[in-house]
Amino acid sequence: MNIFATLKARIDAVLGDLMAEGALPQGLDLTRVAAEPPREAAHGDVATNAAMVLAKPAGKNPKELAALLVERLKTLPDVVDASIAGPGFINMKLDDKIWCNALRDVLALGAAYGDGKTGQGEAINVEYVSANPTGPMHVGHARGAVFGDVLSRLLAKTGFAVTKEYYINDAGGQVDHVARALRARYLQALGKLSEEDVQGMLQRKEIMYGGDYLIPVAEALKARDGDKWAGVDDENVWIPPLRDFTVAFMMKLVKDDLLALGVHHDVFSSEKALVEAGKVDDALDFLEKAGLTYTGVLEPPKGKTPDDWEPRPQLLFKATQFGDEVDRPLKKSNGTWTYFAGDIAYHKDKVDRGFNNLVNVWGADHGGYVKRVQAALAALTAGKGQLDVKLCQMVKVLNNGEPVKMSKRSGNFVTMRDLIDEVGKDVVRFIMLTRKNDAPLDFDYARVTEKSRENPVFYVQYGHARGRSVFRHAKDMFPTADLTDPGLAKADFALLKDPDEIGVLRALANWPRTVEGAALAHEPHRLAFYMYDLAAQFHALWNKGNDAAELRFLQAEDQNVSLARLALVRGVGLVIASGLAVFGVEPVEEMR
RNA sequence: GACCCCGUAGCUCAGCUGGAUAGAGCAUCUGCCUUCUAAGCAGAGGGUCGGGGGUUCGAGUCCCUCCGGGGUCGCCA
Repeated sequence: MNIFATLKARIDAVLGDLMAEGALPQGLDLTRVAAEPPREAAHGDVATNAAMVLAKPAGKNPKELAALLVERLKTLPDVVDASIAGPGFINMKLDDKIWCNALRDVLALGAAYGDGKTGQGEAINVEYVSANPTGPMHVGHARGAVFGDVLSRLLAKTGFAVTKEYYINDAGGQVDHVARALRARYLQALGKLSEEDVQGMLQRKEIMYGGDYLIPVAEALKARDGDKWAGVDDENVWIPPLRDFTVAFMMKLVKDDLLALGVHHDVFSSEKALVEAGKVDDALDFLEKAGLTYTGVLEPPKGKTPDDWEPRPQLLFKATQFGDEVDRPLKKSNGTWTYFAGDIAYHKDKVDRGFNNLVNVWGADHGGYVKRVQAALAALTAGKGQLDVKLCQMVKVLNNGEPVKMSKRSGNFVTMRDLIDEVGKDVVRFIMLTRKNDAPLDFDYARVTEKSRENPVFYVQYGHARGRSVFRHAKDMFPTADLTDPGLAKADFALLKDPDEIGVLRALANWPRTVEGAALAHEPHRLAFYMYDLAAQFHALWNKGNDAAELRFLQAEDQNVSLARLALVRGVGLVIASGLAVFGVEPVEEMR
């Protein structure tokens, strides 16, 4: 199905023959042999580096080896010519019908075109968002949410058994802080504090959260419990119930936001539940038995030494044995577990549930945390567990180049809701993937809704809509023709002769490779660039028809050519639609 | 001070895990545009891939080093 993969297999077979015949030494490692599209179309359809890669181990010079190979490659099915170029590349020209086969696949498989089996059903766990249940989600969360969600769909498309997971940090100090802020809003709801009082507490840092979003939570608490907590002064008494109340409320908020973005998780794991089930103790026992914990004193942090720093003995994990810079604390000075201890337990839990392949999507501000978690995972699985941490850089929200002001609801950030309300879910999802996760992203309301080539969402959607439009016209022009996908598959594709038509076919043939590469590299943004390029090629073909009427898709006098071209148009539409499906974006039928 | 990310055309960014003459869009310049779908099209100029070393048939890509920008740095999550 994937031309490059089948060709690679055939080249390997040829090399195998040569080894068997004694023309090449036995047991050569063929993993580095590649069959890929040449960068320059003029070089042919497929290039292989076999001669250069194998020259040294085979004890021959590249040109000599290439000369040996090229004669064999010429005889491969679908190869019409092969030649040696540059330092030893072998370029192959394929029968144009091979590209037509790609189109046939597209029409037969629809959205499933590009699905792969590389994952072989391996279980993989993708953890993303995992926002603290302390308030509404902001733009940064939106990026991580879309990234994780789309990476998951991509991995599933490539044959992995994906579990999408959210880790709820409902056990640490942050949720206590929210509980305190909620109490202030609650007292305000009861008329015992004024807005000024609350703002004053915020300024004096007595409470840490000041957004308006806590007001309805406080109202709800009042509606349920009346003034039950007004006279209770002991924090130990009122914090737990208020905390649980807020966390439940906030998780509802979070889930609503995620739903609005079209993001879905299979599993929500609770830190608090892990602690209460004793899993933190279990995990730490495990490390202790392995001799990987000890009580020690850390060096003071370099750079900006805190004023109140003093050396204290703490329970530490020997992270340095697994590539981290320093050993990491498991217990705070007051004897309670650190966040890291909980996270170790959480990752052990994932491993115990059968995942050896893990992906975590975090904000870039957590970069300093990567090594220690990878170290912990290595310790827990004796090196068998793989954890890839994808750090998403900042999103800057702009309107016409001007920074967008923060919403009052949140307090101090642009919320995910603001984004969705402003430009819609589909635009948010697509734009978040137009940069690799490593790179900062500018999200400009004006730019992303503009109808121009500069705006990738528009340009790709426009390509899809144009294709649909051609079909609306085709129905009128050829009322009796069978324009279904199976019907179009019967068209005579040999009538697609224009180099740009062949170019589009080639691009369609490249889709499965692109999907697989993006999935294995954990880089969904590659699909955005592919879709943009495919749309650009399609638009260019369309525009050629403006100048040369005989190149228009629909030729009233020639139904056979029209049907072949309609098949091509349909193929482009299907591949764009299947790319958008991975992105969770609805293809547009018609531009308005 | 350490660690992580980034540095590619005037600007914003790709570059398919080491391949051939480094690519798009915007901006600039030159033509075209009463159209099956319109929000444009075709072409041109523009590069020491931050600097310097190294690895090899071959480096924007890998290693070392320096420069510049961002992030993080015990008892936050």
